[in-house]
Amino acid sequence: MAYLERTPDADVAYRGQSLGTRKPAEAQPSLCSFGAKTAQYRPHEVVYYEGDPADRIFEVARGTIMLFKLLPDGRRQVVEVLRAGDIFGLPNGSEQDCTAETLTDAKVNALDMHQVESSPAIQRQLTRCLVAQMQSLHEHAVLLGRKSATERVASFLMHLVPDRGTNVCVGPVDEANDSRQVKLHMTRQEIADYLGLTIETVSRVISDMKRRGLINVERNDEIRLNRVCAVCQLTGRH
Amino acid sequence: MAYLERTPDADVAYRGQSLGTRKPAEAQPSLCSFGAKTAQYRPHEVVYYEGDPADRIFEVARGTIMLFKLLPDGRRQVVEVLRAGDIFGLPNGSEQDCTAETLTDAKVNALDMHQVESSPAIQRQLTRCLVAQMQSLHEHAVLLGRKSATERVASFLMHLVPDRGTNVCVGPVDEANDSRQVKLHMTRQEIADYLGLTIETVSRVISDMKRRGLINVERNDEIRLNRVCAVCQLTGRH
DNA sequence: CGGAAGGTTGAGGAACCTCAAGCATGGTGG
DNA sequence: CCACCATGCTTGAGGTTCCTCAACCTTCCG
Repeated sequence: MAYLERTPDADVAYRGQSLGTRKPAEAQPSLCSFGAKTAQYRPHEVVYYEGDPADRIFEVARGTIMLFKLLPDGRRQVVEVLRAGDIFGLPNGSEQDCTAETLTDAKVNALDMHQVESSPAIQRQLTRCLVAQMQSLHEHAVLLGRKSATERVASFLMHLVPDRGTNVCVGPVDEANDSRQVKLHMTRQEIADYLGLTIETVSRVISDMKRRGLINVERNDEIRLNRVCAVCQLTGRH
Repeated sequence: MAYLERTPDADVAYRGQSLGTRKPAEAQPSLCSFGAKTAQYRPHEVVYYEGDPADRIFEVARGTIMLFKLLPDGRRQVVEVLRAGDIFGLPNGSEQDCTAETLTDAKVNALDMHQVESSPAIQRQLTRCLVAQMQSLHEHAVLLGRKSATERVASFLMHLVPDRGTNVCVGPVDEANDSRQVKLHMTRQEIADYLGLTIETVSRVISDMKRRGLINVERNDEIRLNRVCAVCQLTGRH
């Protein structure tokens, strides 16, 4: 389990690789400045389980964290993938509705709920975060409900490209070299559970994109998009 | 378009038929008490379109409203179905990410965003609503990503039964008569777009449940669950 | 070198979609 | 009052996509 420490610092400030439609946050105040406790985690550690008491809110200070839900027969759905600046573990007064697990090394700030309620500044920041994450969930619902396997994987990859995962297609930044490498931070199984597919389907789609020259698989969790714009064309938003 | 009026009243107070995992709200203050403007709508009127400027928040005072997103080729995903007490139209500073359309006659309270920011009381209520709706979205992601057609329709029906749509199965309220009628307020097409299916699949699943004696279709948008518990068994949560 | 973990590939099948036709209900006008 | 139409729903046949199961490959590490 992770250890707790009290620190005033924050790696949060800039959210460069935003997963979802969110804009990079402009120098938000971290929860740390409000007296949050900080905890460090290794990859694939559980921050809390579904059903645990929900009395604090958490903020990702560094690293990547996923929230998932399980069905009794073992089917899993990863419902959110969170990065620095994102909020999670929201109390509805009772229990956590998801399990939170780290994907990478991570640093997490935790704050008591009554502290949140008493500070309008935290409240405002919290609202901003929630609204942004809500929009990500909306877009993910479209992906899960209406997109093909190829479109899902393409959308997933595009969300890993800073400023290119949004609805608006900005076109290639540099006409000559529209290539870009991204780090997945997730296994094929985790990606499959995030995209509502099986591990085999994810693997097949990636192999297919590789065969078509759209991407190169540098390492298992590192992919080069040879022409970002071409991948963007496959997301279903065109 | 709907007409605007200024009223101090609220039908909001009690959220009996909660769609999603939310608990019925205990006598929440309505936005009306904070000077919100109220608008009335007929069924299938658009409150705002995706892309409209987002500078106010809305609260469902009465009726049912859906939020949906469209892909360029016309595929549609209904991402939320909202009932009295729910909040929508959340500004991330720029544009609406969904289209909001009424399913029934509806009354909507609208409040300027800067009013919200200046009132801690509204902020707290807003947070509560957002957290509850977020959990609904999480559960819906599981439905869209991991459930079969039958499980989706069964889950949808169960959410229309007050206090039986949650994760916890409370069992039959009355052993002898575990029957219950629900009003859908949605066409087959809207249900299909909500559940990530086609209209034909929704129709087939309903016909199948009818054939198995689980439900009776009293009218197109009114269904009797003959044994609520039996339908609950089909949701995938058992 | 051997094992473990993660990933890929293939064959076959199930679930859901597509396309097309037909049915039920409600409203309108002759 | 009934023919007519529009809308929404149902049903069937056939096809596609994705899943399941199984085998095999790759990388890493002791």
